[in-house]
Amino acid sequence: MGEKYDFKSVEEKLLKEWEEKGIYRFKQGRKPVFSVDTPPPTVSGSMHLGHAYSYSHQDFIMRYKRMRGFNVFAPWGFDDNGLATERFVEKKLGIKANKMPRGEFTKKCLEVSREAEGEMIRGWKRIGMSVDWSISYHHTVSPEVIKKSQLSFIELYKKGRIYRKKMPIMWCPECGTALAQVELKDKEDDSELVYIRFKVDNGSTISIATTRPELMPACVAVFVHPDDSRYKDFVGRKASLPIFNREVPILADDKVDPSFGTGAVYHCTFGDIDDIEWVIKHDLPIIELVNKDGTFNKRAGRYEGMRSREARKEIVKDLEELGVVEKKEPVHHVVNVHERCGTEIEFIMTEQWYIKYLDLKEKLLEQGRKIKWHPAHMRVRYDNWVNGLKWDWCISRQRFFGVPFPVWYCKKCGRPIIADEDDLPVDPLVDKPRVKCECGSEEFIAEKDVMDTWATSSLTPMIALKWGQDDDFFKGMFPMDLRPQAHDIITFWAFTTIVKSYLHEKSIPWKNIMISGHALDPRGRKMSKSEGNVINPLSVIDKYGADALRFWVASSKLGEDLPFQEKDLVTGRKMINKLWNASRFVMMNLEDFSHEEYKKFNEEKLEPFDKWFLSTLNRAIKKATESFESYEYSRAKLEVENFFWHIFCDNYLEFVKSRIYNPEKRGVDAKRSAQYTLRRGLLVQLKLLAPIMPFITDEIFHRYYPEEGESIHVSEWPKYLEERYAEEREAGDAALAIVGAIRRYKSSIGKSLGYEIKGIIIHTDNPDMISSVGEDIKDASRAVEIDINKQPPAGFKELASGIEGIKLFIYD
RNA sequence: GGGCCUGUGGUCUAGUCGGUUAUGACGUCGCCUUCACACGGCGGAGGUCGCCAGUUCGAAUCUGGCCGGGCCCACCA
Repeated sequence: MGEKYDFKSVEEKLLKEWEEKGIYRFKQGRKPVFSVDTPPPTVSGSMHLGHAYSYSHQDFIMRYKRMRGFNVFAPWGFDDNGLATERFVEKKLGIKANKMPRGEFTKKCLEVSREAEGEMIRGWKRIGMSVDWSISYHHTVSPEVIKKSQLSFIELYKKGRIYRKKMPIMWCPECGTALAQVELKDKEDDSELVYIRFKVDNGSTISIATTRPELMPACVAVFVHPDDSRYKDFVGRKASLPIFNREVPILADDKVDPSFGTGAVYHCTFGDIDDIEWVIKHDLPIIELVNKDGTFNKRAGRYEGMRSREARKEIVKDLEELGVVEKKEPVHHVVNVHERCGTEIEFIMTEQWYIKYLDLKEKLLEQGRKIKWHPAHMRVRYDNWVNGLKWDWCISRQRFFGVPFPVWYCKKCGRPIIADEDDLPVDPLVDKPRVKCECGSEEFIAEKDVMDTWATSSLTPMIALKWGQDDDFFKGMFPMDLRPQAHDIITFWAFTTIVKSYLHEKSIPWKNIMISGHALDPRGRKMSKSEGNVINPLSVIDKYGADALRFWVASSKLGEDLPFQEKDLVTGRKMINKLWNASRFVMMNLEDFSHEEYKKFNEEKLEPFDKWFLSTLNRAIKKATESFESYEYSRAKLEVENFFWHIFCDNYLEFVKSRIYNPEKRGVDAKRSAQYTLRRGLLVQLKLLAPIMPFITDEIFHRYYPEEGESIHVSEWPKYLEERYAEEREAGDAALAIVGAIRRYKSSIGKSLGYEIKGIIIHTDNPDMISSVGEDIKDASRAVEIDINKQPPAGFKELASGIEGIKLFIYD
């Protein structure tokens, strides 16, 4: 019987209440502050389970820190910048960015993303993010953020860290934009390895193997390995290209793998990343072949206007007709594609803006070491990435929606004109420079590229702390305390943020970084829309409650992935139920024990068994605290869960029932001792669980502990006390073991736990210790009599006590 | 190919700076309708702690090798 816990109405009620009371409000000027660089989610419709997963991890820590007395600063933002949003908007409205004026498209993007953001925020609120929504910076494409991003550009430009250069760059012909190293994805593909014979000027021939015969118009050399005896006499000679009848040098380079194909490779600008290296190393000419739309230019001769795939088919046909194709082998290989659209990338020559950082690898590694990584091994990924950097950071994108460069070019001399810092934000397509060019010209061409998403996202700690806007605020808070994020974007977001902080402030952006894993589907696979295995967190919450979802989320070790299993949500729901019922039980029995009596209670008067309980609880406090301090929320959760269920409910509550129900047996003091312990013990457990399950714990707190404050979430975290009650600990452990043995006995003879035992006799070397909990053992095992070190009369059976030095006899 | 992580009863998982019968949950089986909770309690069955070798008095835990899974990075033209 009794009132049921209705998670739906309680959770909704509390969400309102927290907001109205401003429980999570950041209080300007109050110290100490714990600042969090909250990830701005990409605007893409709705919160997914992966979001619920990693943001809950962040919230566990924020709630813990708040209870530790910190003023938590965690402004929220949205990343509505870049291609992801463009695609989302194009799909949603059925429009194409390149088929309409930029201004109009931008307007649509802003409309759609604002709307989507509202919908998304509801998701984060519903899982119980303890965020002060009034201090969010909202979106990366907003005047304030554009201003800071442009300011960053100008400052780095002035520092000589930014340059514009024409270089071969990875290019997506589909999206029509330059790409950075991080935007690539591997795609497995079936293709053909074509062996083509070239004439050599020594009268012989040389064969090369290639998967990209269509790039022959851009061929500038043939390479062999310097030690390859087959080609000793070829190096330094010239090979003649079929069809194009052009001669190219045969050169040696030890990057050639003699065992692949024929051991000879033809080199084109630009087949892949390594080709660019060879161009520079061997001082070869650059032949531009591919246009920005992916078609071939006039260098391709009769293949002009075709794209790679088509040209490949045609050229192979033509080569076969000429009889220079020796053979074709099917190959299965991996190609680089653009991660957003899956299109194979090309390399083309374009002018782009770059941030120079290749010279800073050592410094960046050093910065990485100054940050505490949780878990520590995640730093290795950062190190590997920094060590593997090959290019400076290309920050320009030929897209439509994003942060514009604050740049114009002089129409006459081509010199770039950088906007004045006081005029920011600027849109060069709309605004004009206020000064003439040095050459005297007053005509300008606007830079119409926009910045790479990460050029802005990398500024989140600086944006959140009002960099370039409120110096005192910024200086007092930078670096931030924590960056929470998932492991997949260590090389994107964590890396670029560290870069920007270093370049601007010569500082780390945050002291700690906490890396979450991913939520996986029930079979341990990645969740993705295309697989159809996506789980909607809001429907999970609907069914089980936010607390249950968070309870599941808290069961993964930091940094590790977790398969979603519905049964785990059932476990969470059971936990909620158990908490509710145990709390009701506790409170039912505290009706004659007022808050005043509780306050006055002298702990010296505690029963030994209650001392045992509080001491065991004290250890749980210690473990939970240490776990949260090291961001290991799952250890904390496990510890408290096990303690609550098995120590508190299964044992402690059962042990004290008799004292409470039948005070005439052991006296009112023993009852008061139990009541004090129940009241205190439950409150401590609720607090330890509050960061994980904020709703149920606060609801119980409101109902039963109104004297303790406005909300459990702004109450004080339980203190760990010095170890004491060593003797009681031993006694309590023994009591549990003995009662366990008797329960086992009752179970083995098919009796209920309420079955009466006539007598218990315990043999021990330490009778004082056992007798201190003798009455508790008697109560919990429903025994009529208990004796210590008495010779067991006939009819007594010996049970295994499970404890060394203790013999147990019973009679029933 | 390089790096990191990981491999524990049917499933998920704790434990991994070595030490008595390897943790808990779900499932399963038996018992218990005990006055907080049957979304409960007690108990049982179920594990060669991926495989092999080594170090050690003793290894799930340390070392080496192998096999499997995941992620990140690089990549054969």
